[in-house]
Amino acid sequence: MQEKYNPRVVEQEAQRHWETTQAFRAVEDASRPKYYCLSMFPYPSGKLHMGHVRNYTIGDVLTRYHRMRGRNVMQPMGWDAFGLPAENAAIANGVSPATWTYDNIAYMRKQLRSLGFAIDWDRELATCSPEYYRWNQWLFLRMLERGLAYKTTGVVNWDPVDQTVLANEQVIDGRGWRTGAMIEKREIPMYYLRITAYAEELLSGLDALPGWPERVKTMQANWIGRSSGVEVAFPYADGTGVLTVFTTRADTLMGATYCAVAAEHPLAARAAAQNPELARFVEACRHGSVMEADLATMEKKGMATGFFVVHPLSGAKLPVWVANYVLMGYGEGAVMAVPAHDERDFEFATKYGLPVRRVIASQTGAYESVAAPWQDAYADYGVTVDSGQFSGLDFAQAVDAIAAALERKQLGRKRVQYRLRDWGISRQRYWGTPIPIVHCEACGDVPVPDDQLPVVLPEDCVPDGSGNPLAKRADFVSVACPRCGQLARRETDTMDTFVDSSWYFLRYACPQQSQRMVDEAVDYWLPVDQYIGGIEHAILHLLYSRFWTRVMRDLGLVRLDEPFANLLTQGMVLNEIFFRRTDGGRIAYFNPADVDAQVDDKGQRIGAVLRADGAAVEAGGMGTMSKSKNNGVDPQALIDEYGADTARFFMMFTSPPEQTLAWSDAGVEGASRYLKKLWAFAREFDETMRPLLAIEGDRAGAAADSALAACRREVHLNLKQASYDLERHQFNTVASACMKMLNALDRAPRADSLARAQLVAEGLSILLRVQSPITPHICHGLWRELGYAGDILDAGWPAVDETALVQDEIDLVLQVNGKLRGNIRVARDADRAVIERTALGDPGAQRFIAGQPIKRVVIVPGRLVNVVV
RNA sequence: GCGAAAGUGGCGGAAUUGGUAGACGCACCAGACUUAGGAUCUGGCGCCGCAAGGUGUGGGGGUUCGAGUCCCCCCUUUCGCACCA
Repeated sequence: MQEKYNPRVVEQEAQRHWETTQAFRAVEDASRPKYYCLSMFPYPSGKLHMGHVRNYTIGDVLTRYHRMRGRNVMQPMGWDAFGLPAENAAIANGVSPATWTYDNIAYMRKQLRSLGFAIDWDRELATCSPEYYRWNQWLFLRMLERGLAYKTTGVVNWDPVDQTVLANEQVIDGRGWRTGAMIEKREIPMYYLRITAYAEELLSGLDALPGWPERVKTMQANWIGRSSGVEVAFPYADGTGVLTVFTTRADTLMGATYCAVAAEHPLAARAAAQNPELARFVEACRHGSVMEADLATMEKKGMATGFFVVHPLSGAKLPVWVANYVLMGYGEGAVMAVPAHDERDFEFATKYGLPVRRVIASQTGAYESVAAPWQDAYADYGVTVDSGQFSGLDFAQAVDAIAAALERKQLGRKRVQYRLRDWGISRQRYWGTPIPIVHCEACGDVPVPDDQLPVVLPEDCVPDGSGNPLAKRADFVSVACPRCGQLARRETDTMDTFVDSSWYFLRYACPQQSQRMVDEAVDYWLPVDQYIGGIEHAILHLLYSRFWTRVMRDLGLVRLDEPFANLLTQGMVLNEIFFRRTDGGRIAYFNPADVDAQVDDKGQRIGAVLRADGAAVEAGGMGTMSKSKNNGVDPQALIDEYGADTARFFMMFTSPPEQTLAWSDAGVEGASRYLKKLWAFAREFDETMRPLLAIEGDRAGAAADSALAACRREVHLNLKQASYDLERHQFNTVASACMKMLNALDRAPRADSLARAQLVAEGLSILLRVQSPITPHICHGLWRELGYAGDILDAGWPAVDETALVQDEIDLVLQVNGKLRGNIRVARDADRAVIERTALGDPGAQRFIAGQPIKRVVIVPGRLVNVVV
């Protein structure tokens, strides 16, 4: 056995062993319960970052733990390999996105392997391979056939200089990121997926996900945004049509004093045609900021259209205004305005002198006919007043009565409205799944027949930032129409990369399947038992995946509703931020690795200096590791210096998985120190105690010695705690339980007895197994070195020996009036009378009882005694 | 503004059902060994206090023999949504 712990040697040996034994190959086995553990697959950006290390370590701990528990585990890995950064890299470096991507994958795969994850690499997939994305195309065509995919126009950011469409993140302050040109909004044809058809199911399905964080479910529910209300038609006063609005407050209909439409509403356009001033206003609204956060604080502006509508119930003539606070994208793009009971309408009406009519009172009889002007809108629910035949009703009654009255006149009905929009998947980009459509002069938009799939993306393009590279490729664009054979033009848009990630977890069940999108293996492996990823995917990726799975279900491809049974959202990795303000008012950031902290003799931070010049820097607190703050730590440097096990141990020990993790060099040192200590202890056992085991001995030895029994109890207590904590995903205390076990074994009486050797042999076998999910390499190595039987992977999870936990005598906490006054030692089975007598006789207690009458003695068995005086 | 989560030593964080608050680790202090140590080992370490003791889980109240944990009010922070009709 090596004298010193050498992670490099230990880790290479373990990894080689796992590879030669194909230790992590997952094979369907109906006789065993399966455990499918999945961490969100990485985008191959170049190299791993700390977030990856944390993400995959969490998944690996769970995978290895459940394997030891006897589950048939599967942990796959793949690459979310399409996307914009590959094109940006191509523009910057002149290499093709394909080359860049495949190079990155090769490097990151090596990094992942060096971390020793129990991954079945036979199942690896990359979404940019035709074998994968052909099924994106295939399913898209199925959706098209069923009306779940459709084409309509959508608005995009257009860079007039580069003649290209930009993603939102490429638009900075309204200008193109490369050209600095003012971005225009353009309407172009795009394909959409009808996720709204599943809105209700995606919402109600959340109730069937007890293993998801409440926070994520709430975010999804808000995103879907179901609201039930009433659709109300306001006939035009000139009889040429109706203005339809949606309201959740139909009870306030009698208080409507005007209607307002969005600038993009057809009625606004119609009015603007005859009114140049209005046309200018509408145009100004269009050019205004589209940032939603800006909209919320924007001043309310509007202009009368000159149009009037008729109130559907009262018959009153109401003016129609164009207002910037009405969104075209929600409901009908038009609202009925009730200034008395809606804050936005109130603000608008007050500004433009529109009438306010109050029709809701807080409760029956409380309403007073207070004369205008009112100071505020009353937006709460209440009782209808001054509403003619609808007066005196509560909210539900009023909505029912008004909806019924509208329905009789055929001017309205109850309806459910969702905030969720259909999913636009067209991207005017090169590095993505080609949309399998051919545009033919004669036949129109023709789907590519299944037997011509996949539509292969040429991999040798090098985008230069202008236009769409695919459109410049005659060999890609020019194609015979599948229907009539005439020369036609292939669609050059590609799919949103969220399509790729919406079903990769299904494909892992059968990555080699070349005939079908998925096969029966899905029935075995799915749903994913544990999904792990960042909270940033709480909405889009997870919602799209739930939608896509249901579409596949309805096509008969899979038999499940929800793809992810349990979800763990890991916290972000933070590091300190240090900076200096330069003369120009700029801020220069310094990497924490180059900064020394200064502390006082209590260990409190009093300042920080840059090592290079010894001068002070300002501390900016903790923030997520990022390039802009210059506070990133490269995991590779960590692995190279300390090894994968130290990195893994630190990550698990420092914070519970869902919380943010604060990076700390000292913390890494601590983890490393512990592993060294473990190695040294094991070596000492190997050399001095293990030889004793060869001698036939009395197994009861450890139990007979009370100090050794206490030590053994400590080990089993910590085993119990660690098992409990693994089930609830609190890995930091699992790591600390391991440290406590080592401390306990280390403190066991030093006599070189057989009994002690037996105790340590058992203790180490438990410790190594408990710790092996976290630090698999060192545990594998020590397991072998110490001569335990077989592969630790197959050793099984240790069982708690309940008899080891039993004590003959127990310590009880002694309280007087609820305050700690000492401890008493009593027999395990002492009855109340004995405990009470012992407690009252305790000198520590007597000092505080001091002759006062005893009111009561509370005894909590096995825990404490509280004497109340 | 709405919604959710969280506030515990100098720091990361423990405390399973109300039952010894601060486990484990980091930092810090003292000591040992050492040519040296940023190695290793031993001890200490919430705050006030020489001590006895007091006090302490964001603040205030309550329930209880007993509250970090349960109830009410308030404050702060983080995250999400944000003119959604």
